[in-house]
Amino acid sequence: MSSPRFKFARFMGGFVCGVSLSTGACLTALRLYKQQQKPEEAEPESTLQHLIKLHGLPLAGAEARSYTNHILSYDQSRRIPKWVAEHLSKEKLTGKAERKHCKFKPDPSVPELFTAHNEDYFGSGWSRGHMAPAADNKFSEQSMAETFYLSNIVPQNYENNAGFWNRLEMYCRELANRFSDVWVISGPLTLPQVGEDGKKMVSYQLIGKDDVAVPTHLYKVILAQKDPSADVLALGAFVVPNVPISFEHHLKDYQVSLTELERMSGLTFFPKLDKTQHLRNLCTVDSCELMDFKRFTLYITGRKVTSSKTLSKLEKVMAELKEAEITPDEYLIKLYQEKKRELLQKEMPERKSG
DNA sequence: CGGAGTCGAAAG
DNA sequence: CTTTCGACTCCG
Repeated sequence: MSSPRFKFARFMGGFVCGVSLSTGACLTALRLYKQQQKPEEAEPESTLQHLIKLHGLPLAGAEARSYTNHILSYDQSRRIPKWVAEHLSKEKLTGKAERKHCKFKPDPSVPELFTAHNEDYFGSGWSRGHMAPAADNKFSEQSMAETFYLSNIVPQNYENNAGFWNRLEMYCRELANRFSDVWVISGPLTLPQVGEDGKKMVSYQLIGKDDVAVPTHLYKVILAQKDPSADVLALGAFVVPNVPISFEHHLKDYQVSLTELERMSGLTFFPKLDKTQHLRNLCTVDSCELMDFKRFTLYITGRKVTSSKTLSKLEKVMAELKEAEITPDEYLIKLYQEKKRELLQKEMPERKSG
């Protein structure tokens, strides 16, 4: 066997001439070099093996990273995830983990050179949008905190994030109550646009010092199983533009076939799943209806009532609801009355409750 | 003085 | 639920 030093010299000879064939000096060197070698040792495979063994092949860092309740593949070039997978169930959606104990921060498992930072998003005009949502992790402070790693975040239009996408995430949680198991894969897309000259071009903004890529679209793949023994699965794939989306639009407007999404994303989803059998369209098995304006506003108002810190704030929140000409439902009235009792007690402790 | 961290208000 | 932002604190 040859010494390590000799192996290195042989490797360099093959590599340098491989990339600069046009120089006469190199060709001469190659000729001299080949005369010294036995034929089988001059095989290209041999030098490639040395590239691998001595210096290694390029790494993309796209291998799956596992967290308590989500798995993702990270795009080190764009500083956003490629895909984020999670499992939803009724049990995981019940618990008392709160986002107020969580902070957006760089993922400690992502090399500093490739990570995004909060400063990239500040003042950028784009909000930090979760792929695996925080609210899917009510059962665990730990898993919720991990969804705030910037490896799970993409620059998202604020209204889209707080509106349509938020309602889509709520729909997934509703599914977890109608199905025993729901698997969701979410991620960003940078789709081509056709210019006035008819040419297809890919164009997307980069934000912050770290050049974080702003996706043109977001996708979500939902796979749902009625009960653990059921062999029929429901699947839906959706591609949503990263812009404000009004209540006029329905989720079905953004449904695509899984094949279309796979072609757009370059990903194969659920590769071990037999897509030819026992696979139903989610939007025929279930409604694929997001909350309408009234239901959504009632829900949001409920959250605001619960988090009100003063009586004046509480009344203001309820006045806004009336302004929108929405009458509180039974549940909201209950929340309101409970909160009002609590704040009366706090703000006027000298009075007796009644 | 300036960065870092916490808190609460505001808004869809 | 989803966020951003400003005010405030603490501290070297």
